[in-house]
Amino acid sequence: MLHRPATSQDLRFMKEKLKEILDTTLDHCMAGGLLKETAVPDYVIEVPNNPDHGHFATNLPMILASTQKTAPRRIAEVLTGHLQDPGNFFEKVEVAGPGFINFTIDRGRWHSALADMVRRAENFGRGKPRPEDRFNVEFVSANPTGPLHLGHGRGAALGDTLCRILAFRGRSVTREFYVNDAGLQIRLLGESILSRIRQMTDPDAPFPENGYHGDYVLDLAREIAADRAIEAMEEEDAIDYCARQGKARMLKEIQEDLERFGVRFDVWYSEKQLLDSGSLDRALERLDRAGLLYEEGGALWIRTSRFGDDKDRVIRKSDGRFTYFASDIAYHLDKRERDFTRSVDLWGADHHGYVSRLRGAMAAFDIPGEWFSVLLIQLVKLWKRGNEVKMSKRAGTYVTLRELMDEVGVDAVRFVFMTKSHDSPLDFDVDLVKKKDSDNPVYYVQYAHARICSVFRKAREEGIGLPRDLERCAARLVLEEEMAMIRRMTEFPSLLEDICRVFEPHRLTYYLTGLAAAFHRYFNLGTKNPQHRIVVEDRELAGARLLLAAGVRTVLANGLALLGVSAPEKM
RNA sequence: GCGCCUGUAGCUCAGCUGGAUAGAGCAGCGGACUUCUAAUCCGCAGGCCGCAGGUUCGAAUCCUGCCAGGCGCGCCA
Repeated sequence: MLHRPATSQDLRFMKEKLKEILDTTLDHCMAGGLLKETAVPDYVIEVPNNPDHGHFATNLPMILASTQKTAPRRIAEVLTGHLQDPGNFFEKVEVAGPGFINFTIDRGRWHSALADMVRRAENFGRGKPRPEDRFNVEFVSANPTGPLHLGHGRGAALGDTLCRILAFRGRSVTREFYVNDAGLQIRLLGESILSRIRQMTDPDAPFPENGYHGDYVLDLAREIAADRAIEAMEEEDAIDYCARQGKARMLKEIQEDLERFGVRFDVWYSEKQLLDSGSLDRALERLDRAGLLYEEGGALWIRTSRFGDDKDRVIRKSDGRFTYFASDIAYHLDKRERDFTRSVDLWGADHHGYVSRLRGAMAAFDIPGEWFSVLLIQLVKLWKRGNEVKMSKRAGTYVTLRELMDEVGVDAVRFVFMTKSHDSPLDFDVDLVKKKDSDNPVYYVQYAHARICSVFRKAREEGIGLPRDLERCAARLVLEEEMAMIRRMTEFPSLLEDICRVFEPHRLTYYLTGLAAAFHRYFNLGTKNPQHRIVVEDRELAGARLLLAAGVRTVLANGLALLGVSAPEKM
């Protein structure tokens, strides 16, 4: 019977195994008087950049040097001379450089790692369920007063991919969109629409100051006027009606766009409902009881400066209206009460001034700082025909997400948004991304996937497929290029786990590009030397290489799925 | 003035908890398709990692100070 390991044979497994051996060896050496009895410090096991340095390297001897009062290389020699490795985990162990130990793992371990990931298929990389980790991720949250633009697209791509990865790694995830449907902006939208309706019959009808100028307002005006005789209504009723209609229609459009973009929210959280539910009142009551509110100049203030904010903030203006900050406090308190263990907000970088005040408010409720994270997304700069296009609703140089999806396609847009760290400004060159040629980075990864599918079609024609005993079959893989690819693939699960920790989903894009590059290189070996082709005459070897290709295809497909990008079988 | 972010190849950017010769794409130059998809690959060229100190066996990475750019500092939303 084939032993089926309970844990995935991935990079983490290898590192843990290595750490176990090192710790045991260290104990052994100390007990035997070969090394002084000292505390075991934190040391690093890493994958070296240079392949000459083996599969793993540790700095343990250098870390030990000061307490042992011995030269690192000497310590390294003691450790390597007494390695506790009954299972023959290693193929080669070397002392190198200033005192590193480089480990080369037995090839068979990597072979079974490959077999393991192919068996896991679409579940390779998936984490154990951890329902105790409940994430609320709030993103996009665009005002329903206009269509989604490029910047929203970046937030949507980033937030959704982060959620996909968190969920894949076992966390419970709630995707949330906060709908600002209570403020003055909605009323202003209503006034803008009403004005446009009036202008249909009276071109001189006034347009509100700071109103919404976009063409979409005209469209809304036409639609709304077609349904109902707005002109016959009282002024206030008309504004109110236009506002409600406009908001509902815009929200519907936003939802459709996001759906098409591959983003589906679990909760559409209405600010209006939040206020109607009395959440704000309850929050204020709690703050008041804690002595954190005071009145000054007719306004109500909160003492956020006690909690690291620069100054206290107004929560209710002297005209009696609450500030946005007030509902933000109530909203985040509500998230906390809904019992999420982590809250992650994605905001545009232009809102970063609000982080410290909201953090201050959260602290006032004794909410630990780690509970609440804000990812600031830097702005998207738009380039067209070599010139920067300043985005402005007024000037009409406003590229919507919908236009972009029409022109470029969802795959390319999502991929490009994921090519930069969220805190790096993104230059989005429409002409470049529109190009359906090799300049477009998304095709590089997709092409690798399609190419592998093509190889499998070819193999099937030759009557070759994956053999039953994957482990034995894998043993035929010996080329350095093949082994390097397997090692790289085992990094996939821990990469995803790192992304969950630091919220940097762009790393996945780079990883996939690197893996695709390794495969393209490998594939091209076969154009020079037929011996190195995947579908070779030696059917056993062909089977082994198909297994490798299957592994690559699995990782690419799983990775692309997490990016919300399709993995085509033909291109 | 204060705060946050950024400064790495001509351009756009990666660089994981500090590690052993700093990477990719694009642009430039030169090569590889009668055989598994050339939307690919190979080679060449290109870098005081903004500057100066500090911590460390070891710094693009951590700390401090400066310089440059972006953004934010309302009883706006």
